[in-house]
Amino acid sequence: MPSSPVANRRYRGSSAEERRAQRREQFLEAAIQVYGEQGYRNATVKAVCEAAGLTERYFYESFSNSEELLVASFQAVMRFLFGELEKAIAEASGGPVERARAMLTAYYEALQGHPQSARVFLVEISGVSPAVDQALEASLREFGDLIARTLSPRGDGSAASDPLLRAGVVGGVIHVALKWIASGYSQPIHEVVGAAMRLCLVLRGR
Amino acid sequence: MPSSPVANRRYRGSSAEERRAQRREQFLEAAIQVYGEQGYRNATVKAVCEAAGLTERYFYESFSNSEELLVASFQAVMRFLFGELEKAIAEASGGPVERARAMLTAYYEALQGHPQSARVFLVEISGVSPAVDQALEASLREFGDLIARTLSPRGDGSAASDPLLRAGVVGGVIHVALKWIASGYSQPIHEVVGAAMRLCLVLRGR
DNA sequence: TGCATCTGACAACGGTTCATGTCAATAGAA
DNA sequence: TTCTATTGACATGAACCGTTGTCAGATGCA
Repeated sequence: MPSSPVANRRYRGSSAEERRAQRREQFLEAAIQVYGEQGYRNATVKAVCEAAGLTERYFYESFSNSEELLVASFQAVMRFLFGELEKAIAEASGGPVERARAMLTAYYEALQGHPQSARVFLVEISGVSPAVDQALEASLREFGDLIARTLSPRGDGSAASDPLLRAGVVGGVIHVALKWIASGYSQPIHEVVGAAMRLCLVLRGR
Repeated sequence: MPSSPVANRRYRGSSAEERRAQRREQFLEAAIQVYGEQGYRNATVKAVCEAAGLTERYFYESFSNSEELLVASFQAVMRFLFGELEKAIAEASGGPVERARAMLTAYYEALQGHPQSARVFLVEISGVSPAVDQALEASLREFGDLIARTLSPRGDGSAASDPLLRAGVVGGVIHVALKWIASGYSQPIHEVVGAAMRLCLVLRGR
């Protein structure tokens, strides 16, 4: 029984796990870029690997299949996006309406920076698979809850407990974004936020 | 030069063009059904042909490729849907609000009858191809115009000329439907219409 | 330096789908 | 009845993609 040679040795300054994690990140970034450029259904594993500067062998080291990468990159995008929203809310001064306005401004600014990603991750991925749909629905619900919570005077979700109406408001906010993007950002962002606010304020009516 | 034998002869009581048109209709119906059951991206040409009771040879007689069938069936669905809406508006009594309510009721009733088709043709087809996206955007705009026109006192589109807001309202109405469908129609339809109405009435505000 | 590990380029396999082609059987006209 | 247009079942070819496998060369350790 020979003393096993050094497995898991460092390579280019990183441990095996660090390298693995690094490659996974490369795939996530590449996926977001490639999906944005070509759409998910036209994006191939090979294209993602090329964009990541890695080969298929490493792809299947980090993801068991193509769909798993889609879900992972979707969740990464949403984590980033919600982080921006929470930050904007926390930094905003004023009442619920002003905080909601700050949140929407952050939302549309984030989308402005990544127009193609917006399309892909907001609508195109719908129907790819049950797992993807589930992730999408969860993030839509989370967005709706965030809007309702922000608009509630006491910060709970008391504004508009009707989930149907919340879903409608979220859909409205998203379609405002899609229309804006499709028009080539022809309106100034404060007008976009204004239109979205009018939709969101429905949650306080009645 | 022989006198050419009878080309374009009748067959089972129909002329060549009638048979062709009939087969095309069969494909459209089959496509709507199959897309609804499996989603467009999982639906194969073969499956559509089987559902239509025809073979691939006739598929390529009526459509030059799979995407062309998608666009054609999408437009057939939308033509039917808008027809229902116009009918409901025309038959409704009362002012703009009552007519809008009648229209939305017709909308959700139509979707209730075809839940899978609704998903496919409202969101899933997004991003399939530029031509499909264009058809989808056109129908969204048409829907927004119809809502705005119905809600305008004089029947013109004077209510909310902001296209951004119109797009938002349409997105809201659609997402209300998607949420409703996903919940298994757990709310009575008048509540669904009520939620959608609150969104639509944003067009009259300000 | 010698050797095992790690990496990257690429081949190969299996499966699927679109699109076209073949051909015998059927229906209609003369 | 006989011949031809039409139909339907099926075969075929080409292309693409996901996934796994191969292998030489680069890198780090002793």
